[in-house]
Amino acid sequence: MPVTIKDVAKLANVSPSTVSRVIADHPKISDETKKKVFEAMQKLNYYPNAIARSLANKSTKTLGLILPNAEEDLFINPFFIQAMRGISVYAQKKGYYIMYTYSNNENEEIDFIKNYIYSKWVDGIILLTARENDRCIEYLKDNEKYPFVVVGRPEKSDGILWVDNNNFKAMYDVVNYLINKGHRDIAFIGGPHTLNVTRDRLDGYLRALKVHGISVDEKLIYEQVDFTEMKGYEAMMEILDYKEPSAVVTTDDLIAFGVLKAIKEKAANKIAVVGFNNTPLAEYQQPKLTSVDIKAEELGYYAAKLLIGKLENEDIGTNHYIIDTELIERESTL
Amino acid sequence: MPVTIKDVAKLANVSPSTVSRVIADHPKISDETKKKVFEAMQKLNYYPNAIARSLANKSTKTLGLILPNAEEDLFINPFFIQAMRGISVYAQKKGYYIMYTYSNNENEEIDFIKNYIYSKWVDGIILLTARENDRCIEYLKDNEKYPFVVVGRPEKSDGILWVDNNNFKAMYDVVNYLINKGHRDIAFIGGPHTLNVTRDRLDGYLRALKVHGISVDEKLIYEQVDFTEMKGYEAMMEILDYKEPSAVVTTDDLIAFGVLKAIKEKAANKIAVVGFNNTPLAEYQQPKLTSVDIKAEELGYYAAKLLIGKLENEDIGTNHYIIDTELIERESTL
DNA sequence: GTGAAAGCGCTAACAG
DNA sequence: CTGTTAGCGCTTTCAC
Repeated sequence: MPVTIKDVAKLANVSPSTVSRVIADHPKISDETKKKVFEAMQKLNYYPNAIARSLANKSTKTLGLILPNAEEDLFINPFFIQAMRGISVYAQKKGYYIMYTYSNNENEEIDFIKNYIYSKWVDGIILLTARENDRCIEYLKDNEKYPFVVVGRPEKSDGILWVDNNNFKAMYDVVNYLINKGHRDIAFIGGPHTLNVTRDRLDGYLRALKVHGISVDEKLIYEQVDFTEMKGYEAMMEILDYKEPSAVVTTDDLIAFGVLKAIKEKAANKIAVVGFNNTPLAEYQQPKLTSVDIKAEELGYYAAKLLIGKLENEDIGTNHYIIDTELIERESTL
Repeated sequence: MPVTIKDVAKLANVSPSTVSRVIADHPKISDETKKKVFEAMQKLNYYPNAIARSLANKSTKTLGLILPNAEEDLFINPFFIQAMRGISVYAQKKGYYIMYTYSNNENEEIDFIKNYIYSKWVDGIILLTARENDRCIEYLKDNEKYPFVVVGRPEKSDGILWVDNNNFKAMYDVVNYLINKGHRDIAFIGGPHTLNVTRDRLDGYLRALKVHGISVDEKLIYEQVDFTEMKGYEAMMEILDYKEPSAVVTTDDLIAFGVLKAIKEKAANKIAVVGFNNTPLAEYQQPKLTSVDIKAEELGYYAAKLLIGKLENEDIGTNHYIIDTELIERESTL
């Protein structure tokens, strides 16, 4: 028999609503009664029933997370667990709870989203992956007009909350860094062109070359269909058949691993390589791989901040946050 | 204005209680009314309000997960994300939701547990780490008598639900495998002796030697305070100062990485090395590291199964599951 | 088989 | 500032 607000009210000699107001930290309540109530709560070891509050408030203070199941690098790339931690840190700070669910595909994701929304479990949703033409985003935006935030800038970002790195700048800086080290023949190997991140990073690459007056060699640019070691390897092998660049930038560590492998097999000279995401594996490559840390935990943290801000009607004055990346220099660019 | 059970009732020309019974799949309800109700639900696009159900049922069909924040290898070792996926898979199957929270230390963990329990958010709790003398386990067992399950066998396991690998057997098999390959001087480097897993694995090691009539050399046995590359390196360096074993077994990949490093620096002959946990990094070592896959996803899956079984009063007839490990052979033992 | 009514524990007008 | 009252949406006795 758990203790309820009524028990507290009785002991403190006030009405249930007064207790309720104390819980909610309502402004106009005398310090005296506040104290009385707190004492009663203490004595009875009272905890508010969150479910009952949620029902009355029509708000659960809970965020729903949708995790992709299919991602190849779910386990290799600690992105998700890091982002989840960042989300948790901010949510805790604001007294929010988090639910998560894995989905196997886009359809399932939509089902889960529907379920979260219609069953009233969550107040808002965090999407941890921005696919191209993401049906979930579309669904949430158009059909439901439900509060949500996307990690990764969506194609059409107007009216949508999102957080992302500045992928243009991140790659621009990388290439700039290489150029300053004297590199001129710099190859680019990225993921599918359909992804925002690939395009942004490619643009950063192109811009850096342009700024330094280095002409672009299309044969040094590859956009693969997957972020896999194999694809990186294949692209690099083709590049090496054409010519030996002095440096290679990639949009994912896995691609970079493949590049390193190809270089070991085939290249005569030392070629600088830069990865992306700074996965734990980067440090274990030979040579240790220089990589761009995308700060997944911060991405999660600010995603939660954006969403909770919206839920609480704070006027944050922005619909997105840009998280700075950090280049982690290792042997592969020395 | 969301659609409620009343709206459905009105449209179907029945009472709310009838609709409720249909939702709960109550036995004595005529097929005819059932159909009527379903149609009405369809037409109105009705979804039951989970919060209201939870309040009335005094059950949320939600499991609470406590994740440690401090674990060094939280990001390197995909254990947690894999276990979380396993939990999610089973929970989804049974219509359960999952909440998670990160804690920074044992005290915080207890606070979070209390919060989950008292606020009535969750029906049961999953602990993803079994520390020695775990206060959370104690608390849950003694103070709360709350349904929970532990991943990792607790010290006193009576009356507690848990899942774990058979660590004794896993290590026994590893050592046996090495002996069958002709190894005789086999070193053991483990984590702290206070942990169940270390002791179990050590026992497996000792037993295998004994069965084959190989005498134990205490100087080849190390139990380090941490599962870190550094500790593995240090232990291996000391071992090599003493003598060159022909093989080394460890209780964690990170330790094994340190061992490989020490061997590279110092050993004259090839020494076989086996890791534990089969982290993604294992495949990227030089040589590629043979390691024991502990099947984290299955651990999570069965943890959820055990807990949900208890919540639904199914008599599973056991308070634990033992998950088989799998030796992943790679270059380091060839 | 089905309906009426009370209640799960809390909140929020509305009064005072 | 505080109490009264009527819900939030669903479940569940208890009748019929």
